[in-house]
Amino acid sequence: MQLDFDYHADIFKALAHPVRVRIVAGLIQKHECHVGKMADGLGLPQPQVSQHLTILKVAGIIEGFRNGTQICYKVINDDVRKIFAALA
Amino acid sequence: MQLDFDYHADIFKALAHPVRVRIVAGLIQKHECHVGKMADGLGLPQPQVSQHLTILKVAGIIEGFRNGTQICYKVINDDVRKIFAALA
DNA sequence: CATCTATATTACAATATGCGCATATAAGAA
DNA sequence: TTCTTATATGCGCATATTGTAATATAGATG
Repeated sequence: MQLDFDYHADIFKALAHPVRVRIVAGLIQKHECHVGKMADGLGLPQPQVSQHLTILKVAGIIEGFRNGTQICYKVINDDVRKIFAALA
Repeated sequence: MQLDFDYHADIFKALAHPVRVRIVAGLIQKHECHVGKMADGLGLPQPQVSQHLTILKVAGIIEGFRNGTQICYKVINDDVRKIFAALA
């Protein structure tokens, strides 16, 4: 087991919040989603969702693509996919 | 994918530190280890290791068993085993 | 250009975390 | 009991996270 401890600790830290777990689980299931829809689904104010998305983006877990007026986020990290697959 | 978001966020939070990732990875590999040996191996003061062990114990990831004068820790959480197996 | 609309950023207070250090406890040995 | 070893706990301080609210930006549309 040759883990990069710092890298993996950062991944875990990015996932260390229930809202971010829900966001990532949702994105894995639905493949992609824009911010407003997530905020609705989570019942949270949009700026709060944006902050969580920023944390996930900085950690290299998700990426956003503009689609017209809105921005679509996807999971782009295979380690995270593996983690969630292992827990499903 | 029916995750318990709070539970899993707590697991991730407990793993969200390089030292704790190293401890858990080591315990999975060697099956068990006592505190002094971990402190030596990690090159960290014993109280600091004890504090990390407490965090992992409270999260239900490890458990300690007294073995004469020392205390042996083991990973007791299958989700965490799955996570590390997925990343290996 | 002006103006929506969707998203991002900032500032602040409250709380939590991490580290170093001193000290306390628990169990075995003399 | 006293001593020793192994582990745990408490404290102080710096830093990080969180939630809320207000504001800013970037792109689309007219």
